[in-house]
Amino acid sequence: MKISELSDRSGLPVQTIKYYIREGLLPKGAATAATRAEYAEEHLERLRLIRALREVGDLPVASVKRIIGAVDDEAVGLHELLGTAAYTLSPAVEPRPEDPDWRSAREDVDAIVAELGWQVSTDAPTRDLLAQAFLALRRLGRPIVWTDLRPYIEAATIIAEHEIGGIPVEGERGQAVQTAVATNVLYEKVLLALRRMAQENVSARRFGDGTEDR
Amino acid sequence: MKISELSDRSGLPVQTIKYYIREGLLPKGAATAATRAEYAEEHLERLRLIRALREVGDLPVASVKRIIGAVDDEAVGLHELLGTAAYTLSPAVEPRPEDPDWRSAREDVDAIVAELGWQVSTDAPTRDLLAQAFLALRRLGRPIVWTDLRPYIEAATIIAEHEIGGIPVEGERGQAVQTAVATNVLYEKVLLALRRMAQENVSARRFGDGTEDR
DNA sequence: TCCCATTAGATAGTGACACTCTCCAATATT
DNA sequence: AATATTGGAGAGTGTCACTATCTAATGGGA
Repeated sequence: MKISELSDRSGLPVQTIKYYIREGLLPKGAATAATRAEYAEEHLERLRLIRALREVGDLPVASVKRIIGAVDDEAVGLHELLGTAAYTLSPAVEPRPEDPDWRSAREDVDAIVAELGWQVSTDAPTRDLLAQAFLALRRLGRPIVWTDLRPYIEAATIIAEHEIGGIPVEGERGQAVQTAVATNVLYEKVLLALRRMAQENVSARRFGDGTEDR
Repeated sequence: MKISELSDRSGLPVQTIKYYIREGLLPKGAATAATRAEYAEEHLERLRLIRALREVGDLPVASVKRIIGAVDDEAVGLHELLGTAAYTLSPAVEPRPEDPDWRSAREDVDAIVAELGWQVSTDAPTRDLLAQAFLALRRLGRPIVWTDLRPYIEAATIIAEHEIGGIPVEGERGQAVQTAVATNVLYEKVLLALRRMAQENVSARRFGDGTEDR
């Protein structure tokens, strides 16, 4: 199909498609002449993935590029792919080992991971992410305690078991891998939306007078 | 304290503090002369809140302002405050009722909420947020089903019960309200980090060979 | 008391980001 | 042959969150 057709079918401006090609998010079409190229169904599929990650996942273009690179790399297995995604998805938190407060928060994280017996890489950015949240909570006078943390750990475990368990071990790479990453990102948003809804629900029952519709 | 002292203690440049004052995130200091103002401990506290929401919560300045406005408004009760926060936190998703796919996704959301019997406002932005994710999943050929959704609902319920249950009903406003919102935002990040860690853990156990450290 | 650092307040500038626009030459279509 | 479309490249745009500069007015130490 022509680029204008790709544009129509994807709902994206031609300019944006060209931009994605320039940035390496989307492969070029097969050139049929100096000023003509043919786009396939895969291009449309890829655009859908890009838009899902951009609009719903709110990922920067650079992150989308990294993830797509891992998806396209046939040598990358599912486990590594999920790792790449997790690493890429974590907003870069630069650790500051010189700050004693930071170190303390990071040590709390490490202690918790050890306590749980979780197999999480020592240099996983998620550890820093968690440490950053711990540090902020402490600064606000709300240091974390086990009691507060337990429900989150429980919830995270429930979800992760289901998510990883749902990934087919056998079968071909490709479509499966592509959606594995996308669903990972998308279901994160599902979880957040559901948490907020559940909060509103519980809050309405506890504090509301039952009549308000906001 | 002087602004330079506030800057030192908060770790923020004087220019940034001035910027926050201009934007209405931080009240001015008490003017003692045309070119002098006195800042109190509250200013420092407020800066900590702003930084927590900005750096950890990754909220735009405008959102921080809205939340702070609700926190400062004595007339706003806890339930409404949480509502304001939830509304403000949801990235604006503009619904497109003319798009049949969108309508279908939104109807799925409404059906699920009704099925669960949750008290969630009809025009809550979380509904649109969820619909957006559903739509993207469908487009990627992965329409949501109850089986997939249940663990997330379960997890969201566990967390919300704990979170709302932990809010003191009695007691004075003020500090309590301020941290209620902050912890809501911060624990969202805690949850996300824990989910990723749990994923890495389960993935490592399932796919890893046990020797790898990444 | 004199002088230099500091401050409030306002305006302008910066760098990152994700597009979006404009052009040109080379086709394709009619 | 006339008109529209395309690939490719570079420049421009708007938003955001600061950051820099400037001016006039103190403040506080020598």
